[in-house]
Amino acid sequence: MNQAAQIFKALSDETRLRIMGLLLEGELCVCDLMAILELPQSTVSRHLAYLRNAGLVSDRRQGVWMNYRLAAGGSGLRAETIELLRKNLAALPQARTDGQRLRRHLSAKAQAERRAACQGPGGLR
Amino acid sequence: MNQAAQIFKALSDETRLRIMGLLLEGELCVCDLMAILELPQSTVSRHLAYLRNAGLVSDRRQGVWMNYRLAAGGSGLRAETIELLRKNLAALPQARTDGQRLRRHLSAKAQAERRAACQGPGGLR
DNA sequence: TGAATATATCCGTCTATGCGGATATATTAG
DNA sequence: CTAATATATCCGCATAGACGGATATATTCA
Repeated sequence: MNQAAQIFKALSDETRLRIMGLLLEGELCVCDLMAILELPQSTVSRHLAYLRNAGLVSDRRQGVWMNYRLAAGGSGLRAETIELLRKNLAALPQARTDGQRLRRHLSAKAQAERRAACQGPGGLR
Repeated sequence: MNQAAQIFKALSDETRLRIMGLLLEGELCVCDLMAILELPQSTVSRHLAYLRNAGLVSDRRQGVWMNYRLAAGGSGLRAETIELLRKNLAALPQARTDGQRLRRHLSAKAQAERRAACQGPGGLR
């Protein structure tokens, strides 16, 4: 019961709900979330740690980046709660706005990477 | 999103989860919950008020008693969250124990009422 | 009206937690 | 090794909320 309370406590903060809403769309690193949510890095990291402790997200280091994603399936309250979010979160205005910002951010990022790739390592200059 | 956070915040406390678990089995008054949970009346009332503000329970006065029950169906996050609890709470040890205490309490109460009815108003003496 | 009962709210106290700047750590490139 | 970058954690401050005894309110009965 205590663990159940911990799961809900992790979801009882608007910022963490926004993060969950974004992670529903896929894996993201801390700096993506900072950019989309326009929040300081310490705030984003702290909320992610909270979600990780509750078992709702898992992290995966990839070089300098730390990628976060929703905790994998399984069963029980935790998994069903994530499904609940998947069904219900997208309808909320805040989640829609965040989703738009997410897509804009990701495409800008992809374009920047493409530019960098064209110039190549060392670059044209 | 804020409202969603409020729903989860209401469920983020172990005592309130225990109350929700008991109300899943039916309507109860404050004094029933006090007896089953062995908590002071002010604590029980406070938690019930919190759940009511989150829209998770509704109250209904019946004479001196205030009966609480789970908020009626409807749709959306709130209703689906209650369904989530219905599916997952009963499996938890604490909820089982509380359920046993609930049944014991209700049958003792029914028996006391029967006794009172036999003696009738005014009583045998 | 007055007593009894059930409930709601008030109060002071204590802990949990949100915030964001500052600092520490980890990884990569040179 | 050093610099740069991304992230985690620390810190002090402020607020939310849990607790339970005390008090206020509402209802019923005589």
